[in-house]
Amino acid sequence: MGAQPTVSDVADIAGVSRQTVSNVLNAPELVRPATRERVEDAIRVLGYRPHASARRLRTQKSSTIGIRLDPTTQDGISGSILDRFLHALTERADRQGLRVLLFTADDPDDEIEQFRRLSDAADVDGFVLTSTFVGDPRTQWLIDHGRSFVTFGRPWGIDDMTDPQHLWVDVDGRSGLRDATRHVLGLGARRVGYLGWPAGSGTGDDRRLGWLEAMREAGTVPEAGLASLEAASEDMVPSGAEAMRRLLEAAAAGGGLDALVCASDSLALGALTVVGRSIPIVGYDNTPIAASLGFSSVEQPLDEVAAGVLELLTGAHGGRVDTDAPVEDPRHRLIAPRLVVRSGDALVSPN
Amino acid sequence: MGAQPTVSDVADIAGVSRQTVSNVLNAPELVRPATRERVEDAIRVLGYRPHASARRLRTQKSSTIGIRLDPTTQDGISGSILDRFLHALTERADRQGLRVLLFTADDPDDEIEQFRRLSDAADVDGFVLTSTFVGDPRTQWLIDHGRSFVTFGRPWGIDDMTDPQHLWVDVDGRSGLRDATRHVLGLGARRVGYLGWPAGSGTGDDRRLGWLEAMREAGTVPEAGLASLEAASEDMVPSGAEAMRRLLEAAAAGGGLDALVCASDSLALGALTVVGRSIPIVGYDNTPIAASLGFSSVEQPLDEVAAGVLELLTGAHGGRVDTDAPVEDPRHRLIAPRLVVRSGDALVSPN
DNA sequence: TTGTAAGCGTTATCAG
DNA sequence: CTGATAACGCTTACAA
Repeated sequence: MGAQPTVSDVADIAGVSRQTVSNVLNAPELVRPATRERVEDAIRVLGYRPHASARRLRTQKSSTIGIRLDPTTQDGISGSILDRFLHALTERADRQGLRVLLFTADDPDDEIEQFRRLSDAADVDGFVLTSTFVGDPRTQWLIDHGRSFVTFGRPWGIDDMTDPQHLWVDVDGRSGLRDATRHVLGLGARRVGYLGWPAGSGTGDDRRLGWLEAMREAGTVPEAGLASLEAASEDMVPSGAEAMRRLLEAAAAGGGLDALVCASDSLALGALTVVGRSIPIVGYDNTPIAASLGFSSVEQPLDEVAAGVLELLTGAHGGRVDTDAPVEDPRHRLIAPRLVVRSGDALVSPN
Repeated sequence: MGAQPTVSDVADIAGVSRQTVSNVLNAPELVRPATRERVEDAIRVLGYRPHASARRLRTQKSSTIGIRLDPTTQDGISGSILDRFLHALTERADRQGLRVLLFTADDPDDEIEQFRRLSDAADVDGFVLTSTFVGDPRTQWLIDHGRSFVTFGRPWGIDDMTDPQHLWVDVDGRSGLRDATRHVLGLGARRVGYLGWPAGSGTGDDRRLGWLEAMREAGTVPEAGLASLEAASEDMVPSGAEAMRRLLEAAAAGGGLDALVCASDSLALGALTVVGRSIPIVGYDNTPIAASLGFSSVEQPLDEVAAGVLELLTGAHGGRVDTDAPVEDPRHRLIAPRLVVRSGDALVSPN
C-alpha cells in the first residue's frame, strides 16, 4: 500500500501550490493550460487520488446515497427486482460520482432510526426508498426532517400524481396490465382472468385496474361477468395456485377461462402449476422464472427507474420539495413497462 | 436539518473541553463517571452524532467495505443468493460499525480498476469478493497491492486449503451433495443421478465429488455404471431440461433413475420440467423456487458466511496475510451447508 | 483525570 | 491566474 500521495506531494512535484492542484481538479478553467498540464502530469506520475473523506469533510457533502436492503422475503420470486434495481442505481450513481451505501432495518421505525443515524453522521446526502405503502411513516419523517429522498413507488395517497411533498418514480403497472390483457385478447382470448393481490395494496389495485380497463374496452365479457374472472391471493406460489383453483371454479359457470394475466410472476407460476400451459398466462416482473419457463411477463424498466431516481435526487429539486426549483419542474416520473412476449411452449407441462 | 452539533457544542454545554467529549466517546474508562454522565446528557440533549467523514479523515480508516454487485444474470434462478448474502453482510457489518459500499464492474479488469479507485481514495478499507474462479486475476492484484480482502469462495487453486496468501470463506458443497445423495439413498433410491455443470468450474467439480463419494460409499451402483448416471449443462433451466433428457436416455440401459441430485436449483427445475415429480429431486441453494415448488434443496448458511467474512476481515489478519497474526490463526472457514428436506408433493405435475 | 495544541487532506477566501 | 491562510470536525500526543 504505502502512503497515498496528497495534494502537497503533487504540488511539490509540479512546482505549484496546493491550491493550484485543487483548482486543476475542481475548476480547471481557472488555471492556465501550461500549468494545468504540468499538474496533470504530476498527478499521473504519482497516481494521486483525492482523499474522499477529506473532501467530504471540507465540502460538507457525502456524495453518497443510502438505500435499505429489504429483508429477503423467502417466498416471493421477485426478490431479484430489488437486485436489478440496485445494480442499475449503483452503476448510474457511479457515473455521477455518487456512491451507494447499504443499510438494513427490521421495520419502518428502525428504518427511521437508520435515516437519523446516517444523515446525522453525514454519511449520506439522501435516501432512496423502495416498497412504499399506504400511510408509509418513513416518508413523513423524511419530509418533516427535511431530508432528501426519492421513492421508487408512489406514495399511494389521495393526491399521488400531484402531491408536491414527495418526489417519486414509479412504473405504470396499470398500463402494464392493460398491455398484457390486450395482448392475450389479440391472441383471440375472450374471457381473460386476473389473478391479483387482496385489495388495498396500492400497487395491486393499480395493476388490477389495467386488466379491468382492457376488458371493458374489449367488451368480450359483460360487466357483470367480470367479477367471476378474478381472484386474489398473497404473493406466493402455493397460495397463487390455490386462488387459481377457485378462479377456475368461479369462471366455469360463465364459460371458463381463455387466458390469464397476473399481478406477479409468483402468481403466474402458481397458476401454471394448476393449469399447465393449457391457456396463455402473463406474469409481471419478468423474473428469471418467466424467462426460464417461457411465459410472457411485464418487465419493469429498472434502469430507467434508476435514472429517474437519480435525476430527482440530484436535479433541480435536490431530492427535496421545499427548494426554489421552478414549480413546473416535474416531481415524479411514471415509467411505462414493457411486455415481454414469449412463445410459451409447454415446458412445465406433463411429460 | 439545520447544522449538526459538533464536539465543541457538546463541550460547551457540558462545561468541559472538546477533548473530554472525545474521550467519553472513544475511551469512556478514562473519564470520571460524573463528568461522563454530564457529557452524555449533553450529547443526548443536542442529538449529537460524530461526523463520519471527519472521524475517518482523522483516524485514516474508512470503516467501510466494498463489494461488487454482480451483473444480474438474467437466466439463473440463484440471483437471490448474492442478495441474501449481501443482506447478512450488511446487517452484521453494521453491528460492528462497518458500512457496506456497493460498486459495479463490467469485467475483472474493470473491477480491478474499481479496487484501485476505491482504495486510493480511501473510500474503503477492504473488499469482499464473490464468485471467484480458477485463475482469478482479481485476488492476485489485491495480494500484490497489499489490499485487505476476503473472498466468499475458495481460490480453487492447487493449494486451496492451506494457501496462506488468501483469506476465504466457503460453503462445503461437496458435503452438501453428499448429504443430499445420502438423503435420497435413505429414501430407498439405489440409482441416484447427478445433474451438474461442465467440468472445470471448481465449485461444480467439488459438488459432483460429494455425489460420487456418497454413491461409492453406498455401493448401490457399480463404479463402471456411475458414468451413465450423470450429465452436465450450463446453469439454466432449459439447458438443464435438455441435459436431463440425455441423462434419462443414458441411464435407461442400466435400470433408469430412482432419484436426482443437482448442482443448482436451476438445474433441478429444468429436470422437474422433464420428469415432473416422478422421482425425488434435490436442488442446491434453496431458492424461493425450491420452497415454492416444494422440492428439497441444499441451503447455504449465508449468515454464517457473512460472519466468517467479517471475522477474517477485521480479525487478527485484518484481511491481509502478511500480518503478524499468529500463524495458527485460521485463514479460512469452510462452512457446512444444511439440507432442507421438503415433502415434494406434486405441485408442478399435470393437473 | 482533564485541557492544550496540532494535524488528518481538502477546498474557500482573499490577497498578490 | 497563482499562492498564502484558514477552516471543515475529529482524535491523539503531550502537558497540566
